[in-house]
Amino acid sequence: MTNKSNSNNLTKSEEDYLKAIFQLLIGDNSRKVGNNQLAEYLKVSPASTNNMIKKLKAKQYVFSEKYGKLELTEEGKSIAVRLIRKHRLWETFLCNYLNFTWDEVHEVAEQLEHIKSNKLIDELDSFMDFPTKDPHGEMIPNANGEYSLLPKITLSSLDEGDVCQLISVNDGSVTFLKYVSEIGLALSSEIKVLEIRDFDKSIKIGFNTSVETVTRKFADNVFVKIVS
Amino acid sequence: MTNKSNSNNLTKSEEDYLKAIFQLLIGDNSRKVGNNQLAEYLKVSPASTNNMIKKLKAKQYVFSEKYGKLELTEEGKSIAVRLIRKHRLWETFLCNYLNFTWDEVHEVAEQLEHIKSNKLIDELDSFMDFPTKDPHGEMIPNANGEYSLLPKITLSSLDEGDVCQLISVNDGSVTFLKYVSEIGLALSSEIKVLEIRDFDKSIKIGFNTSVETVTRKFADNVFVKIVS
DNA sequence: TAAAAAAGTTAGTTATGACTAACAAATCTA
DNA sequence: TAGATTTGTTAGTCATAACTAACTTTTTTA
Repeated sequence: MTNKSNSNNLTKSEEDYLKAIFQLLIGDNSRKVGNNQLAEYLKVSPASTNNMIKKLKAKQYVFSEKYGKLELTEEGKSIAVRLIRKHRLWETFLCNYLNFTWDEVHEVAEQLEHIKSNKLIDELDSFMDFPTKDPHGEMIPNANGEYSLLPKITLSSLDEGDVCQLISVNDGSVTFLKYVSEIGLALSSEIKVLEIRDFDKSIKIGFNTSVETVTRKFADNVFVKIVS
Repeated sequence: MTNKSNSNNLTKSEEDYLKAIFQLLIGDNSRKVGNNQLAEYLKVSPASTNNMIKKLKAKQYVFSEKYGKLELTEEGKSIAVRLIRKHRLWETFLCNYLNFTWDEVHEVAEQLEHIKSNKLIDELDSFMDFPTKDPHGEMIPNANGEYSLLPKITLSSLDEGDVCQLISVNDGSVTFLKYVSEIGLALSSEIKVLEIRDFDKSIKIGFNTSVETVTRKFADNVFVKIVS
């Protein structure tokens, strides 16, 4: 392995940008990931992202043509994956050992993922016996940065009558996560699509002993595996 | 309790300065704690500390007269104590659960102490069953910021023939901590002062089955309780 | 007690990473 | 395809927190 000794001399901001670009790239492989999209995702101005992109290009973590789509170099990807690994391991620790609920972990993990210590994260991984999924059902990359991406099927893409199992949820919004818990959905829940209403695309679903109607927006943030 | 809702809108730097002032104040109650001393402790220029002191005065965490000694307000002290609590709880976690040695924990804890989440630190405290001493033997303030300071007696202040027990060590230097472990000293070790050499003030000590000669500087960083 | 040394302060500079305003290029759409 | 809209870029500003250099006040000591 010609693995560069992970310099890791990045600022918190540089790390945040690399992770954001990575998330946007895996989230939407088809469309171009551009400067304004990144700015909106990070809730900063396009001028700020443009500036940072320049810096990350100079450091060879990012490349793109002028006015073109953003891409990560191997080193850039590697840094992003390590951040995601740290984020998800911390989330797992908070949920499984420190009584956090799945809607509480994100904000704290955003801070913890920037702690610089390889030993810390690898020992934490070992302490928890090498978990492979975080509390939201997302995969956790291993110490070598390897990970497997299941294709993401949203609940909203199913047809009436389909039966599926809840695999993971988008962890971006606290109120969404609270809502998911409140109605009684959890990882592995078996969900049947009872009806899709043409009028507003809302979806009536059945699970356990409950029946709920959820919006299209809700269903876009729930990822499932089709059972039948 | 008219406890101000702990705003906690401090930057990492502001927190570092408050903690440093607190450490200098409890470390040396007698002498004045001044601007240059703080600068040296934090390894920044006196101009930098002077600047930051101004900001902390404006925020009412610090007070001092021009050219006078630095002091902390109650709120300033409270912030410093909470930082020390976080630092020491993390150190304890790293040592007791993640296989860190006592010379490895400081650097990582310096980062972890700035994570902002009351729930995180209180749950961590509870998870470890409310430890009262960190791996170096230092007290850990409780969730209300209460703590007890034992008078710090250094090994170097003892006389020939005295017997003492190792209570805590200064955690500032990695090489010092490694050295302490290497010669076989640990918390609670019973140490007998066998001889103090006039020439260079070096001290011959006996503990367990070992006899070692240590320098005055070494003995200044070892804190003990006198047994006889 | 007067000169030297130490300690503290001020002014001005730098880098990071935000911002707004103005402008340029690319893409959509009528 | 031309104009409108969206997207991307540039220039210039601000706050934070570091710095050096120069200067002032206080303390030490000869």
